[in-house]
This record gives sequence, structure tokens and C-alpha cells, in this order.
Amino acid sequence: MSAGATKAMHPPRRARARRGEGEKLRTQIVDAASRLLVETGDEDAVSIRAVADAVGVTPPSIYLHFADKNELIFAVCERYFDELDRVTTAAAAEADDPVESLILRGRAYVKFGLGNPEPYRVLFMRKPTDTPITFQYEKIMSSSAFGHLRDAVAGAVEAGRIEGDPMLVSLYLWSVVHGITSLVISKPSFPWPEIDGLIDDIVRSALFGVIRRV
Amino acid sequence: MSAGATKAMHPPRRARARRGEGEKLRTQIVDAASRLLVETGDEDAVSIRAVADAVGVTPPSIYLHFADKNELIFAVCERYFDELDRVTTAAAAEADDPVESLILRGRAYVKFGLGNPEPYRVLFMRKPTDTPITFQYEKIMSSSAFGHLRDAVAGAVEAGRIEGDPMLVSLYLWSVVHGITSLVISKPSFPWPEIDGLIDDIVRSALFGVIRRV
DNA sequence: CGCACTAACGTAACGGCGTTAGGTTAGCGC
DNA sequence: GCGCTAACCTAACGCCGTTACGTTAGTGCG
Repeated sequence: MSAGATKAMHPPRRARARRGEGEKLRTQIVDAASRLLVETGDEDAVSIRAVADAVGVTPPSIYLHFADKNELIFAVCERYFDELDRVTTAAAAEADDPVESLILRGRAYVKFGLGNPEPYRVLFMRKPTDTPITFQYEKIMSSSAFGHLRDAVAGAVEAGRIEGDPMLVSLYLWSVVHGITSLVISKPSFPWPEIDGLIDDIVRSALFGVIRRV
Repeated sequence: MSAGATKAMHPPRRARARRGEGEKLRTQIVDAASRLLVETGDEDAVSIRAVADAVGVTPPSIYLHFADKNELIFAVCERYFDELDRVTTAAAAEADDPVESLILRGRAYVKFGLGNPEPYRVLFMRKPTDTPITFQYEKIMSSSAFGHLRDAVAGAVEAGRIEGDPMLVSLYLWSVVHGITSLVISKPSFPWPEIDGLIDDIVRSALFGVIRRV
């Protein structure tokens, strides 16, 4: 498979942390892993050994702060969870109309995913056996991103602009934006039409399916 | 990570094939890999060594017929490509109405994906760098499954039942069914509502967004 | 019948990976 | 100044994909 990116590029051995400051290593590990992920754009390049090298520490030291490799990778990608919420919330605020606001929110979701493909893949396209259980349920359900979507949909329903159960409609809209996002991530060489137009088209068609007719 | 499933379960050494029958090994390899994939339900259990063991041959012999591991795994999953077309085509034939037929087709797509999660993951949810280029473009574009969808959409447009460019609408519908499929595959522990109802709800809402109003 | 040729494999090894058992060092309290 | 323990390191296991190269056995030919 051959994934390794940087090799044998030991920075100077990290100085041992002082007593009571053992947690400093944890953030240094996450920072290094995060840097590796964005620089290589390849999850496989973020190996325990590569991260340890980047921090200036030996591989087993990683396990002082993470149970296994997955825990580390998800610790890195968890940061993108919050940013996804920030980005979609900001986009949704650009329109007053509830439906138009949902459209902007959907577009922002897709563009964020396409702009951060590897974190998105880890968070939303992974095999469940390689996904910590909290990232299958609570972390999503209680995430601001999903909560804000549900609130927005519920608001649009109350305003009489959208029909249906807010939860079902939210899952529907999530499916749509996740669908195009993950397809483009997985098949970038597919002859997609102009991407911005496609996204707009898809999101609008999707919302048109649950809109309240006059 | 620890993926290995069966270990040291050598079946008797395979007898060498006769002259001119070297291709027999290839199908035996694909068969064994396919069996491993469905039995374990885990792509990682399909290692070169495990497949070689199952066939009764040594690991390097795999490379007589496959350039690398990905080529083998996709050779296995390619079979599901055809079955996906068969299943969706059969489902679509159950209704005369073009729109209702598309709904049935969509539901069949999702259920097939959920029924074969690992092959679906390999075919449609993988990292592009681990996906043979032909599976990003030609194999999909020229696949009967996608072609039949486009034909069905085009027919519905000509019949005046659906609005829009057939290609764009097809990509839209594909995004929707792939979206819910991949989400459920990736997050099976998410508190989904009753799944059959959800699928039907989503597919109907999606088609409602491109239907022609009277 | 025997022999060279080559198709159809096998042997041995390289460098990587995640992970674990157990040892070592250094700062702080007493 | 001394023991305790937090904060690491050493060494290794067993797996992985992949490669260079050696071996065996059918088969057409003389």
C-alpha cells in the first residue's frame, strides 16, 4: 500500500514535560497529527510512527494519551465538527427567508466538505467498526451543526414554508447534502458538471420537494 | 488495528494448474476473496495473505494476476455492480407510472447498498487514491445501472412527468439515494427512524422536488 | 524416448504498520 | 539527599503489501 510520507525527519528530541504537565504532550500530538493530515491530505500518512516522529517522541508515548490510532484521528477531526457548524450557521444567516437560508446552509455544508475532504471522510464516510461509537450517535445528535439544522427546519415548518416532520425533513436534507459531498469526494475524476451550479441545483431541487405550495 | 480473521488455516496446497490454464487461479482468487469479504463483512480481513491461504497458494502468486491489492478487491466488488443494475431494473419494472417506477428504483438502490455494505463502501465510499481510475469514471458512466437511471429519467421528462435536464436530475437522484445509503452504512448506531419508512419518505420527497406540477 | 523451453508457481526477505510488556529517568515533596 | 512516581523510552511481536529471484513440471520437438 505504501503510504508513508515523511520519513526519518526527526526533529530534535522533545524535552520531557515537567511534573503535572503531562497533558501538554497530548495537544502537541493532536497538533502534529492535524498538521500531517492537512499537509499530506491523506489519512494513511498519519501513522502513529509519523506523528511520534513529528512530535519528537517514541511511538508508544502516543498511547499514554490515546487508546488507539482511531482515537487520535478522531481527536484531530473533531475540531472540524465545530468549524462545520460555524460555517453553516454563518451562511444561513445571510438570508432572511427561511427556505433561502436553508439553501445557503446546504451549499455551505457541501463546500465545507469538499474543502476538507479527508476530515470529512473520516467523520462521515468511514467504516462503523473504525468509528468510535460516540461519533456515530451523541457527537452528531448533540452537535451544534445538526441541532441548528433541526432548529432551522422546525422554524421553516412553523412559518408555514415547509411541510413535514422537522426531524424527518432534517434527515432528508442531510442525506442530500451528504450524498453529493461524499460522491464528489470519492469520485473526483467523474465528469461532473460545473460543481457550484450542480450543488445549487441539487440543494434547490431537494428543498423544492418539501416546500409548502400556495 | 488488528484485522486478521482466519489464521493458519491452510487448506491442502493447491495442485498446480496445467499448461494454458493459468487463468484458473485468477477466478479461484476472486472467489476466495469474495467469500472472505461476505463471511467477515470486513474489507480489512481480505488481506493478500488471507486470500492466498484460502486458495492454498503463496502470497506472491496473487500478483501473477493482480497488480496490487486494490485491483483484487475491486475485481471482487465489480460483480456487485452488475447485480445492482439487475436489482434496480427489476424493481423499476414493478410500476408503470414513470415517477412511481423511479421511486421503486431508488428504494431498491438503497436497500441493495444496505444489504451489501462492504462492497458498497468499496465501490462508492472509498478514498479516490485507493480507487482504480476506471471505477471513478468509465465503469460508472458506462454501467448499466447509471445508464438505466438516465434512460428512466429521460423517459419521465419526455412524458412530461419530470422537469429539468435528464443528466442533472439523474445526478440529483443518485446523490439522494447514495446519501441515505452511505450515512446508514457509516452510522448504523445513529437513532434512525424506522428505516424502510425513512427511505420511502426521502425518495418520495426527492422526486417531489423535480416533478412537473399540473 | 529424452531434452530444452517456459508457464506456473514457491522462497526469502524488505520495510512498514499498530500495539504491548516492561524498563528507565528526572523532578518534586519530605 | 532521598525515595516516589509522573513522564517517558527500549525492544519486540505479529501482522501487512510488495519485490527479486529461484524452482518445478508439463509440452512440443528432435
